[in-house]
Amino acid sequence: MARSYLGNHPNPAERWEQFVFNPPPLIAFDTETISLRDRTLLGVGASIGTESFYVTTDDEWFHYFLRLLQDQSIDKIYHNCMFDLRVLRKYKVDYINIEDTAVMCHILGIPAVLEEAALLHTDTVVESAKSFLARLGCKDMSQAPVEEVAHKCQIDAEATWKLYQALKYKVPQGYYQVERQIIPMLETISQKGIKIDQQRHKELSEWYTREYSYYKSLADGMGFNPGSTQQVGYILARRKNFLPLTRSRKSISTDKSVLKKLQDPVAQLVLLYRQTQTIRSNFLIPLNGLSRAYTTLHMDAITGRISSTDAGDSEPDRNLQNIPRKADMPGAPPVRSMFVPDGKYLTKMDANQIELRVLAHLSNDSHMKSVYLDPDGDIHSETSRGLGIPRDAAKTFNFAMIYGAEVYTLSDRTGIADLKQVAAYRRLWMETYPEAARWMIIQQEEGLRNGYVETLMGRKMMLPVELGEKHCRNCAVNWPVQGTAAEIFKLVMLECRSMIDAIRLQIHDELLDEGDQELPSGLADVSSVHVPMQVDYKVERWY
DNA sequence: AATCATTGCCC
DNA sequence: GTACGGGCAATGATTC
Repeated sequence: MARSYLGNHPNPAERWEQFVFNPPPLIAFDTETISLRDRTLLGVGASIGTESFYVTTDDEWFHYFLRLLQDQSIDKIYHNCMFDLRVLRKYKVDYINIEDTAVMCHILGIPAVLEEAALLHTDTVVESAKSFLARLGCKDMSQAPVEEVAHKCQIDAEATWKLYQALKYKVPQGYYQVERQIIPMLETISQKGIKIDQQRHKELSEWYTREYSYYKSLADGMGFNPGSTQQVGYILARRKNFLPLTRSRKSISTDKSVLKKLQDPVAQLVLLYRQTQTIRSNFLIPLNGLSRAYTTLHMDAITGRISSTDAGDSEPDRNLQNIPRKADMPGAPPVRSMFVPDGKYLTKMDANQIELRVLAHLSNDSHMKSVYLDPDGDIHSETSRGLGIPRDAAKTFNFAMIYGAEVYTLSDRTGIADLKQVAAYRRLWMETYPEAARWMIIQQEEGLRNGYVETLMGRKMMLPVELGEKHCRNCAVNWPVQGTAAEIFKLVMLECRSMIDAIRLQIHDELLDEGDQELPSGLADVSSVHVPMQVDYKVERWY
């Protein structure tokens, strides 16, 4: 049991009373847990910059702190709130009126680690948890002396408060408000989860396990572990297959694109083994016996996309943004088919060709824009006609271009082997969409000169110079496109706030909703980029 | 036990 | 001679 005060007031006991019974309207909070894995809450710190408080969970004053955390009228600052909100979930704290300094850092393109951000933008020196534990010779926070933990927590909360003050006038307000309002939506979706059809899960498990066991037994019989890239490389090489080296040149490359090209049945066996193993270990075993699947959504990607992850604590939780979209083994049941509505139906919506629409807008390419003027406009078909290649190849081409792909990659992805021919197509693409091509070049040059690029709403993204010029050039083109698409989709999500309890999944440009949803009108024009929504109603399973 | 390297799923 | 952008996670190999 402990309570601590850090500040200049002569009477801490009195200050404590004032603070909890007559709280200020803006408070920074920080939670301390045993470790990242064991998120048992030890205590909570609060700060208003000049003064900081800390209370352990077993202290009688803890519930007064909870009241502050639950109070919607108090504006609560966290640094990376998704962590704290998850820790505090069982206490039903408020997650509407939240500020997040880590989110601010990401918008501004500055380091978002508290130690670094506090050092650069406030006069507070913050110690990382790792060095704190090393200094005290403890293996986790529960071993550390409570005064030390209290002090660290108070300093962290203080740094958060000061960081907020330092950044609030620097951050583009409109953008920050969008991000800020997205936070409660992410928390709601994370808490709600999506229903799993256990019967279907069982069928999938049986199917994939049967296949998996078969391929494994064949490999066992041949005396190698198909899960070991080293052994696969060795055995295939011994069977006189030619295999390239991996990028690091440390081992033999045996990835899918390499194995696919081989005639050797052993290569095909490895592919089948991997497919079944991947699905089992990523999507079936972790969801075994669960009636719902949960994830934790975050907003810490460079471009502003939302990411989905396993929070890493004891709760069953996983990435729900990488579920296989279709089964590519003959006769295999699709993984998505086990995700079902709570009621009868799901509603699926996705932002139609959002990234290419964004490219058209950012580059002001007249040809691209004219395609999208038509409500049924399809840029891939247009490219297909323009270059005289199949639509599939054109689609690959269009996407690869916004990733900065060069001739060799384009050839690999489109399956057009003739490099001279692909180079000609590439030039033709740039002639077909001349302003887009020019925009890409300007992005690269300006990005390299400035060291950063920006999205439409003003998110600043520092280019990773340490990864080399070529990589930076690609990022300079792709990041504004991806980032702008992400912020437009956030605006779409905000428009859908009224149906927040129905939203089950967000997969970048797609929402999966519970029930027969009547979508808000005007979704296509929440930003200056016109992006029509494509909606599927009355969906009984995700697949 | 922790970290690196490889692989593979999503948009 | 040649990197296609952003994510997360599992597994085996290597290092400590």
